[in-house]
Amino acid sequence: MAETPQYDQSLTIALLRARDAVTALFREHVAAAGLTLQQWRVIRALAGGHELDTTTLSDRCVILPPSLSRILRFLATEQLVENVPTSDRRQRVVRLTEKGQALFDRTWVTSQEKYTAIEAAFGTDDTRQLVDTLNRLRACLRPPDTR
Amino acid sequence: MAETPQYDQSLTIALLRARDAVTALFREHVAAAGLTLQQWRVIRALAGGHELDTTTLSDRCVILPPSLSRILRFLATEQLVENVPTSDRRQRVVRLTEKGQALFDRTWVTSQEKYTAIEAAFGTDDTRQLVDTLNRLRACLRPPDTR
DNA sequence: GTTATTTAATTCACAAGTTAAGTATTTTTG
DNA sequence: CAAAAATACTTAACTTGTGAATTAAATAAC
Repeated sequence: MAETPQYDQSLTIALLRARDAVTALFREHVAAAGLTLQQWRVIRALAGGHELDTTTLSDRCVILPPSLSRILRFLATEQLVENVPTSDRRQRVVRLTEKGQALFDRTWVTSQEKYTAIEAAFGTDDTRQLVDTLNRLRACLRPPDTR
Repeated sequence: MAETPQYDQSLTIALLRARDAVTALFREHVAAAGLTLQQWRVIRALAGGHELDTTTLSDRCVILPPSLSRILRFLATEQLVENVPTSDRRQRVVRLTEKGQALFDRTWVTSQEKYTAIEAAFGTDDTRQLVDTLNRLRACLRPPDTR
């Protein structure tokens, strides 16, 4: 009868908990703007006039295509995003509407303040280094599917 | 019209991506055992004869109570876990059945091999240090609700 | 040029995340 | 001891995560 050692030392659990802890700081504020965190990530990626196709958005926001489809449907009904005509009609390219950009502008300030607060609490250098470490970990695990 | 700088340097995104990269390595293997990653975390927490109440399980597995309720319902119908009688009848305490422990024993070996492979690729010390850093980050962000 | 193949996105079905509300049991209070 | 408050879960409703199947359009192959 095997047993699980060192459950709290597990990398997967540590990643889960850290992510929960960080997102918790933004959730309430973003909800006050009427958005979920995922919807906010999409708005954020499009801010500043960026016009992006679904594939790019999916990658940048770390949201799988099926979820993104639903999120874009919602954001479109709220008139926060709109489609951009494309030559390749398989593609869907979207951008923020004026209303969407205005919502971003209103929300971004506080969001940035909260991010700055994290850096202050954890240390600017430590934060940057942690991001680098996380990206390096990801690069390490990539080989099998990148080929 | 504000724009979002350094999107790929965002801590939240880095945490998301890293978690995705790590869990991807386990997902297929766990699915082969007929489980989702969340169901596996519950099995794992109970392995070795541990009898745990819902609150403790929720905390250890980083699964919110409503999700855990559904997961336990599924695991119970599969006869992988069973309830343990308690004095406080509000509490629900569960344990693995023999079938559940057998499934764990079968699955754990390969799971551990994959974890070892990560440590080998990323470095044992780096892995341990990353886990420590993540836990430290979490501790930093705790104050507001711990009081 | 018409038929395959590939590509881009969406839809479907089910599991899990999230918040709020509900239920049952225990503890506290008067 | 009875009413109120607190505790431990569960249910409900909605959004997102996930893998497989589907649709539509562009490219490749014949």
